[in-house]
Amino acid sequence: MNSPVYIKIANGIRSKIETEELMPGDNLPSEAALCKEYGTSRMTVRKSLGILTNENYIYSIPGKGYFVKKPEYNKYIIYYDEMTNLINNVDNAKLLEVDIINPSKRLSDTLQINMNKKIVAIRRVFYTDEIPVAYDIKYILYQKGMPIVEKEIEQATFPEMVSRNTTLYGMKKELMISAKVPKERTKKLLNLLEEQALLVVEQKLYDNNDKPIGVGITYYRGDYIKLQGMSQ
Amino acid sequence: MNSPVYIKIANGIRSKIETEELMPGDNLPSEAALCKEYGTSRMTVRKSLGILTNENYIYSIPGKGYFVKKPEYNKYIIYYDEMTNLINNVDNAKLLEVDIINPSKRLSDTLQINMNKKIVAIRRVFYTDEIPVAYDIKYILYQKGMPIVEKEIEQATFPEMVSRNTTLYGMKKELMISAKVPKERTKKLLNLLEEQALLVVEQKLYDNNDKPIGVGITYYRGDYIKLQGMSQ
DNA sequence: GAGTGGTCTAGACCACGTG
DNA sequence: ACGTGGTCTAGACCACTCC
Repeated sequence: MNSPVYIKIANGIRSKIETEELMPGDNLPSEAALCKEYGTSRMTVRKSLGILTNENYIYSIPGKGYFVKKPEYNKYIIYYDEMTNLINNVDNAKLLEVDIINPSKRLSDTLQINMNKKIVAIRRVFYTDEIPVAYDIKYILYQKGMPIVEKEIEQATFPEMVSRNTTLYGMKKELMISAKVPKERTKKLLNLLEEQALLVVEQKLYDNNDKPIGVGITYYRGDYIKLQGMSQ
Repeated sequence: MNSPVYIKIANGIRSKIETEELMPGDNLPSEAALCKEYGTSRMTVRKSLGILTNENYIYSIPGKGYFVKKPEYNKYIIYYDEMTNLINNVDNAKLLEVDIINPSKRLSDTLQINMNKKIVAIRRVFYTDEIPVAYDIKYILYQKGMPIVEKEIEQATFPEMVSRNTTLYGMKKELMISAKVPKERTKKLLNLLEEQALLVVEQKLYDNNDKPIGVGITYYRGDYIKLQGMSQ
């Protein structure tokens, strides 16, 4: 092991937490004590503690010390975009229509706008091996400079659609995942003959001032799409 | 603004990236240059750059410099446990049975074990306002000291079930989310009369050596449960 | 060899929490 | 008053990249 000192210190403390030698709520030795214990300087010890803080193992209270956190065992990361999925990637998209509409009451509430503002509605169908696997609708606040060029919209993900007007850095987003039985209209669009369940993914985008930019709903054939999440 | 210097530097660089004054792939000024620009020491500048690195705005290549990253606009955080959900929390759970079984071929493959190893199978039904809303199965590698006490299992989440034998810190987990039409057996268990879609959540747990500990599947009534993710 | 980031030291002053 | 963590300085040596 010729890893840096701060890695060794972090590993040492981490394994004490994992083996429950240190329990949640326990007070860690102070920075000064750790400096003595490991025979190193304060900045090095602080680097180690910073790592464990980022990894959610510990937290600090100024004036009091460092404490062991309870593990966060419910947290998952999920990488989602409309086209990329676990079982079958979408390999083609067809634009049904692009409309400029007046929002319904429900939509104007969701987007926190007046009902006389204009909304761009984009409807698409996604295909895998020429089989229609998803029906997709986006409602985006109309802004000048919006790309309403078909070619640009057809194959774009939701964040990409708004990237002309909003930076994608630090953009706030929400996902809602549910399951539904398709309505007749959706059944026809997706050529569904038998009974089928839909995986429904709703997306909501906000700009850096927390103002809603748009909402989208994608209805996936349940037998074609899985979403995947993982820890870390 | 009396925030620390390193916060000011981080904000300065961050907003240059957000306004596209600095574009993905661009080289940032060197640490030494930033020290001069902000009239501060190297450790302070490095603290700022460390923050932006953690926030995924930039990355560094030793010997070359810091560079602006492309934004990660597909990443979401989802907090999931079987009982806590967006629309209706599960307020009760009923244990159907706890079995010690021999795994099927498929299950032994998933858990990477011999078929003669023993598996604990736990079947539960979850309720909201006394309505059955989910059917839940867990398959856990049998280990000595496993809690097979009903009271302990009935209301526990999956990670909690295995916490006797494995630390919850840094435990690796996977989620798979899909939608299915219920089989007759599930329909009966959940008292489903009409056509209904199920939201299916599969969980897989690994110990700190990446060895599978167990798998679980939860079948939720689609009209009762939504999962929520956010960009954090 | 000059410039870059990565690691590390030995100090300093401050705000905060506990006696 | 003392111990705690939070911020900051002015150096140092190293490994790496590029010329």
